Amino acid sequence: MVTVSSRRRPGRPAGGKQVVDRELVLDAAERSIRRDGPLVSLEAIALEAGVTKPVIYARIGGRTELSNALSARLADRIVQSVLSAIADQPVGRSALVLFLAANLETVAANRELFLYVTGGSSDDSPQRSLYLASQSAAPLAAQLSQWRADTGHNPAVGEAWSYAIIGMLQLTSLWWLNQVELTAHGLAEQLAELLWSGLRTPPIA
Amino acid sequence: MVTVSSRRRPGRPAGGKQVVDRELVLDAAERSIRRDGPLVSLEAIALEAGVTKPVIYARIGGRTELSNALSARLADRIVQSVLSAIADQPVGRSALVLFLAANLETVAANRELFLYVTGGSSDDSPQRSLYLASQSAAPLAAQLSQWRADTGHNPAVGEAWSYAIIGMLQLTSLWWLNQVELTAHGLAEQLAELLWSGLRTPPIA
DNA sequence: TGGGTAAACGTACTGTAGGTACGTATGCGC
DNA sequence: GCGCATACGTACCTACAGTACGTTTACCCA
Repeated sequence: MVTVSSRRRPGRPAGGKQVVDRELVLDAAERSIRRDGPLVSLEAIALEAGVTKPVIYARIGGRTELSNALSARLADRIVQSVLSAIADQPVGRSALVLFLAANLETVAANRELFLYVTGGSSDDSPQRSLYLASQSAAPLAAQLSQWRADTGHNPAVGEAWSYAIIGMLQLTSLWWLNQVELTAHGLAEQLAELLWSGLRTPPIA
Repeated sequence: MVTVSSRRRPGRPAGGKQVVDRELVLDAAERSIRRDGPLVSLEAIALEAGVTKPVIYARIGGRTELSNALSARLADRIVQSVLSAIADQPVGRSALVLFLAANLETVAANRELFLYVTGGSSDDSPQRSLYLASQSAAPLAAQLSQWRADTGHNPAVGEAWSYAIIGMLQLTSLWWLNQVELTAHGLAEQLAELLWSGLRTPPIA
């Protein structure tokens, strides 16, 4: 926790503009989390942003809101990464592998942020977990329902399945980040095997 | 937060026995969580147990340890419930449905505890989530690997798959508990469909 | 039977972090 | 150049995790 010596001088800044806007605060929060882990205090984040705590409250609005905002950021990165990975890919097993691998790689690239978001210290962590998940789950659910309908199956399972897949990714990511020696692609292959073919693989013999 | 008027008198109790042992503390913690939600303070739990905070530390050892102990309790209940549900069942889709339904029902029966454990306020929530998951995942992984080997497939996917399934259950439970109108069995059927047959269901036409 | 020791526990404290009331310095319009 | 709104820091309150220490009692041995 490095001490920043010079804060800005008080008073209204020139140009009618805030010195540190919402995005900069979130950037500072990410840097702090990367450096100090998921337990960073709001004060440390404020310090990193070069402002004081009340500014955090003015821009973001409390620890819960900060967590939500960071969740949204991470979810957005994941969705973007996934979308660009499966763009122009036909629906099928290889697209599924790309989807899973992109997910895992983005999580790995945002390791500390992911750990903060999935259960970092907050008030209503379950609600936030669900909130984060729903951001990724919603588009996925639409895709799944669409595909089910196209192939003549019941599309109603789409929502449950999307949460199922996100949950699967969330916990396997946590497990993977913490100990496992395995490439993102390797893990994606294993998960794709389960998701694509299911447990009902017949005996080979 | 009800105020308990009479604490026990100080001094060494008769019989060489502690007045409130570890299990009673955990019982009190569960009651407090059920009543006040996942944000209960240790002091409230101590009050509920009829003792004071240092006793909690003597029996359990801090908030992290408390969370671990409660995680272990919940995991144990789930495992027991699952085991008795699939006892004497042949491996197959219907056993899978029973497995999933037993899981969901136990979670619903321990709603507040589940919410506390999956992301309640603790220091290292990710590690604990993983710890909780591993308790359910370990036996499941053994089963999966065994089955894979028996059917002539690669058993190495067992561990990843077990975390995948637990993660799937964890997030779908959270989603289900929070809003969805669906019976445990109905959701179990939907999840079993995904897990058993996979996404690769061929077009019906 | 009585005194010493150890066990068990409550009291009272510290430190830290989230959240907030209030003061203060500055830019902008009239 | 004077008031007013704006932007922000200072200083505080509160709650809770965690802990040092004192006090009361049982047990044991002389």
